[in-house]
Amino acid sequence: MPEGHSVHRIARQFDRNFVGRLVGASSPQGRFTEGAAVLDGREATAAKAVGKQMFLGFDGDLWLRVHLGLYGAWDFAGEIQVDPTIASANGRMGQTNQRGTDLPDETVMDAAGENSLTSIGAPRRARVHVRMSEQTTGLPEEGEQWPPPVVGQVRLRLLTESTCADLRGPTACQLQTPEEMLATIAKLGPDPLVDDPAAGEERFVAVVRRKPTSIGLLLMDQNVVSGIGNVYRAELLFRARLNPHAPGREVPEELVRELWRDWTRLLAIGVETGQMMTMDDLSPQEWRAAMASRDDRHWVYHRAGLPCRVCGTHVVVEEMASRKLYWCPSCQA
DNA sequence: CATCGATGTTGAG
DNA sequence: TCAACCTCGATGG
Repeated sequence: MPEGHSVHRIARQFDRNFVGRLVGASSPQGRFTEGAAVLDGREATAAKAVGKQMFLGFDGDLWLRVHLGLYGAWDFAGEIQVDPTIASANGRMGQTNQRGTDLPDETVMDAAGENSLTSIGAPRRARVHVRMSEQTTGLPEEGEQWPPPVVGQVRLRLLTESTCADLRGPTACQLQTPEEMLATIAKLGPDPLVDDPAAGEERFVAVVRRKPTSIGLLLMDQNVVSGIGNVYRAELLFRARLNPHAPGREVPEELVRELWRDWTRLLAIGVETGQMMTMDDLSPQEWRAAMASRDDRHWVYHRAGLPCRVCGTHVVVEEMASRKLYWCPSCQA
């Protein structure tokens, strides 16, 4: 589920559980054997997220660049300590989901196997998995294997004494020099969690306001703004009541600024909760009701043919640059 | 059990 | 503009 919020959460997990430790690296799948050999035995020194890209630093001025693409994923196992802000968010959100519904992208449980992260204090022994289908594996308890057995195609396994991270199906998994890493970042549009928000807003506004390209395409362009994907795009446009086909340079400046500020808002919520909460103005009761139905968690995303939650008009779906674009032709006229 | 589709990007043509 | 990349849950027979 990799839009920007997921990548920032993953970087936090690495920061907390790998940075400052010696890391063993391997490529069980065999498609990153050379790179893993270079990393093997080094100390992790930093974890950064910019948009949908994550950079993991190692001693010797070496960076691992990972882009999860459409279906990549990190699976964490072992004694994973959870970022307090994430833990508190999960505790507040609860774990009431069933199979097939959205979960926060990390499922967190304590050593007793219970969801008890309502406390915001000292980090506790916990386990983390990106996929809920693997909730049955867990801490290296007596009789359990360590390191965990490799399941399926694992491009890269990073292992400390007590933590394990498996990378599957990434679009990019590459070693970089510091210069290469900076060059990669330099090509990306602003990320509200990386760049100074005001400066990021100015960069975003300046670019959008001179492009003839549709705002629907600009929001998805990682060189214009970092981290927005197909879900956030549709939802941001709806929240702004903006026609996706409007050329960037014809969108009123104040509306462009509002788009950036709203992205800043949604990204922060997404990082905090692990969910793409785009109807954050709903009351708790409304939110629970919305969450109960798979197609009611967003304003328009994945709601083709269903009535708009605001005006009742049928939400339409169309192809834009070979991605599905959902919008309300009435609210976003 | 086979097929499809997905919160994405790259590069060939 | 579109296939390829490469993974897996959802869907249908």
